[in-house]
Amino acid sequence: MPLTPLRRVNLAHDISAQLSQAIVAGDFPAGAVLSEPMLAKRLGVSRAPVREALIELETRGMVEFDERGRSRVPSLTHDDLVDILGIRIALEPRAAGLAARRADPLAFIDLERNLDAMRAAQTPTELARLDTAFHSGVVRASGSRRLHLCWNVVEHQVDLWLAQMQSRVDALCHQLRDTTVAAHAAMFETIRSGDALRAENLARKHLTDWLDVLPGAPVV
Amino acid sequence: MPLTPLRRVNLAHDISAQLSQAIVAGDFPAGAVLSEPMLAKRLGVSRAPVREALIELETRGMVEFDERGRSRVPSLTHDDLVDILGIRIALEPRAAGLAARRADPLAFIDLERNLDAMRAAQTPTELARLDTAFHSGVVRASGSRRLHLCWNVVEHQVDLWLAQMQSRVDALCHQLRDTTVAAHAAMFETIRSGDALRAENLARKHLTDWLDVLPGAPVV
DNA sequence: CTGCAGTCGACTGTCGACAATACCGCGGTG
DNA sequence: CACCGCGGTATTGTCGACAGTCGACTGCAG
Repeated sequence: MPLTPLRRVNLAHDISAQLSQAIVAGDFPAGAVLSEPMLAKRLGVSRAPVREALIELETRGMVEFDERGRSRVPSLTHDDLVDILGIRIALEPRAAGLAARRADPLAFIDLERNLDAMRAAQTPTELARLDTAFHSGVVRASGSRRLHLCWNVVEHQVDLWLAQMQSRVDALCHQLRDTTVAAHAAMFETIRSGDALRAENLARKHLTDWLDVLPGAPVV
Repeated sequence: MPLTPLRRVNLAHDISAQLSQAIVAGDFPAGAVLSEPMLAKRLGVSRAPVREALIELETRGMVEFDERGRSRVPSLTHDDLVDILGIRIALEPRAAGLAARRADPLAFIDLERNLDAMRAAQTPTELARLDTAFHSGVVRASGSRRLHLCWNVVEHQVDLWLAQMQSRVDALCHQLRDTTVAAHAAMFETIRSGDALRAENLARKHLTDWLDVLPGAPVV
């Protein structure tokens, strides 16, 4: 056991994670104002760490500051979703390719475990969570710290979108469950085999497929 | 005059910008510890806004927090540079393509002005700044808020790298000045013409060219 | 009833203070 | 001479408080 010795506590970090979860859980719907005193009171802390958490979430695009400094949950439109997918299509193939080249066995464990969990998952929420987690795992497996910084932005946006479009996403997830699992499994195998080019293409295809499935307008 | 009245002040924002400039200017070399009391004292403010600025810079990868919470200027290696370029190659073609599709005249003004400034620029520092600014302008012209969030990460990393490799970059910039201006001009014209595919390819090529020029190891 | 001034409350931005903690150097001891 | 314990110092994380500002509500005049 590596005895990972005890990160000094940082409330802001915990708050950021918790707030992010709360938003995704629908606790704060799109457009909701996140006032610092309110959050501080609910969380039983002072305003300082709350402020810091909000700033962090803002750089991830999960809250927005208006001109007066109040933070709100942004409301996403269909265009926003297309925007997000466009960025994913730019970033994730790169991540998959890097992951294939790097071939870190430790990351493989995570990904494989995720696949198993996904095959066993029941609820759409669980499926959506695992889907994001898989893509997150691929980015982590790429070993690029900066790619991960960018991914943080995207991941939070995806979470936000999932939260705001829940009903539609639920239906889609259910419907696409097997397809998604198959696509992920293929990506995983390809990454493990070290075929970077194919991994890139699979990742790209997996994402562009979503464009077709999505309700609404033409994309890109 | 539209009478754009008056953003409520936010010291943290100013500090973030100023600190970022100071790091780029070499005021805080790689590995330097940025202690909050020291910064607060120098800036004549309290620690609170300094903390907030540091958090913002951390999410942009311009400072790192160690396990004890101290923030330092990260030191970049050749691998880091390759990593950054890889992300740029993923993101910027997308940005150029979007910019071509969107064709926002306002952004064109910025880009054209930048080109003129670059043709007139003298010092390598000026050239480097304008180069980053041009790419920044392309991302802004894409109109994608999230692409811009990701780009913020990259931009700060590029600035950091420029600061840390100054001597080599100076030589390169001088040497590549005409090539760069030509490449930018071509990109600009293509974006303005609305040819998205060609704009993407030009952006990709402009960046991959750097890979060949860079001193050191093979890339990708 | 409508419009306006004044007031109240809430919120943000900033500050100084305090506890906790880790580092550094010093002196004592085997 | 080497090693260990110890205090001083510096720094972080967190808190409560205050000023400035904005929006909403109320009450009054027309």
